Amino acid sequence: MDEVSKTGYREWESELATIAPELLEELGEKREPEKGLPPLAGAEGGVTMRFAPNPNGPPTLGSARGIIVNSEYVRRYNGRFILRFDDTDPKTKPPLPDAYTWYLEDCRWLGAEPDEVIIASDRLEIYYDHARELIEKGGGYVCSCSQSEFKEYRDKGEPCPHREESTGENLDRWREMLGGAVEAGRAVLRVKTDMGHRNPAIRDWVAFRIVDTPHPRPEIGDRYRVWPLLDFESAVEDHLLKITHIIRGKDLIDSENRQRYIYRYFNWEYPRTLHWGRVKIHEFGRLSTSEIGAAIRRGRYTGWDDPRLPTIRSLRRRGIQREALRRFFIGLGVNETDIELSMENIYGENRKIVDRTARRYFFTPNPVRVRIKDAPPTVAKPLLHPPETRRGHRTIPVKNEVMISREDAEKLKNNELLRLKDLYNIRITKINKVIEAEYTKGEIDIIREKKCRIIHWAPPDGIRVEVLTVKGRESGIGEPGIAESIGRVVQFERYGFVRIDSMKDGIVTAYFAHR
RNA sequence: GCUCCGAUAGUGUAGCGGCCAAUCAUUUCGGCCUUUCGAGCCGAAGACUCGGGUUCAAAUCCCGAUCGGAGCACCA
Repeated sequence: MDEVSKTGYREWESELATIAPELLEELGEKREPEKGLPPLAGAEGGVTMRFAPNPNGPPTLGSARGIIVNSEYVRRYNGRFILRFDDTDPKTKPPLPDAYTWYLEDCRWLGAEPDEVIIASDRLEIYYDHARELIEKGGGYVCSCSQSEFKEYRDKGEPCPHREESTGENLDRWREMLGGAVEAGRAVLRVKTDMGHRNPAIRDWVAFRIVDTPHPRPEIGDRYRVWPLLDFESAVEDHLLKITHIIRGKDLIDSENRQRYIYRYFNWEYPRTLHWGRVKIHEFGRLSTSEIGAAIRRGRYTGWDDPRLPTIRSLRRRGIQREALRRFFIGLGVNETDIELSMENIYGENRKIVDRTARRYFFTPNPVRVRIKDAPPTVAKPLLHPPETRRGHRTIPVKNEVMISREDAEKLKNNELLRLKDLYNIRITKINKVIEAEYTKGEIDIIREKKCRIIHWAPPDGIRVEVLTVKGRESGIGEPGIAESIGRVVQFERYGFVRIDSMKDGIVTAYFAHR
């Protein structure tokens, strides 16, 4: 062995060839790179996963990651996907009744139809039963310390007086809590963990508290006033639903340590867990659902599908395809690093998908009129989809005036020769409020030769179009055919991809997707 | 402060002791093609946070530093 160590890799290799050729073969094997998500450890016995949001707003880009990655694993291993609403806080993060439906809609739209939908607020009795059982096992106690009192005990790592009470006493006090005799804030049910745990976050955490605020779901309302906290509810549900793998934000890592105490008391097996870091998107920053909700109420946004918001419904309205989101998030994988990324990545995926089918149209934002001398009346026939000529063309009748975008108009020079795309060549004769030009004979070859510009245009009697973008609203004139593409994602040539949303009073509204 | 994590091109991501003078995508820049500043094709640019150690061999293992993040709630 000493002899081998002194020599280099090459020698080492040839030496190996003489003593153990079968090992050398192993050395030469190429490792296959994994496409998409890495395999899930422990998936052999079947996979059940859940996505567990608090429905206090519609799903956002962040939720999409959870929905897509969880459901993708389930799909790959032929398992079960559960959508579970963790809606057990009627007070500080009150659920929004509409959001339950929104989650279901958006899951479906993303191609993640849940096999089962669970609503925690329907299952309080189950949690109460488990709480009682926990107390009976000596794993829980009713604590009437105030928050600050308990904080002192926790910081010192010492038990509070209630910790030592008998099981019978605790059961009585638990029944009192449930019975409504105790004021909100005067008692909680704690899980007995370890007051000396090195991580204070783990020490005797709260499992249930009393909340007087009614639950926003009308069918629940004020039926209950003792509510479990996430760690208790989630711990019990994950077991009951036979969840095998959990993927969640790394902010919940300590949660797992807390929940493991419950699993220990009940002798359950904890699911495998994976965590991901925080995602920050340049274009949107960090917006919490509750902040967005408040901004909508203030009128800062038009609603949850405002194109400036990172909600799934907004992206959908803008024409972002589910497949773009799926590819994107599957490519991101599951990683504990916090990431900061740009929407460009998603737009790039979307562009590839949408370009294959999007019809092309002319749209001139902030239009400026161009009067063309000696222009013969004609009909322009640009292709509907240039890569596929057999899809036919649009027809745009033109007299002797067109509109061009202000951006193009500002770049014009006197006497400039240019081409109106798919129409004819013109020469600029006068730049004014109305631009004057003259019709010039000659085809595209002249333009190419002289490297002149080709710009798009719209007929003055075209259709009025309002485009809603992330930055604001832009209005202009588009070719009439746009009205035939309502609901479709199209490309406004030299402008970008938009989804034609609707038409009202002869005005088309489009949502801007990306360039 | 205490308890945990993490660090690969501008942005993401693969790799997890010899196939790595490091993958793929996006980005940026050239060129071709095209009656779009779109798409496509070709080419180029660009990274293992730093310092020690272990080893014949380190992006990969260990220790430390730096930077970043999460938790320490009767929120999820």
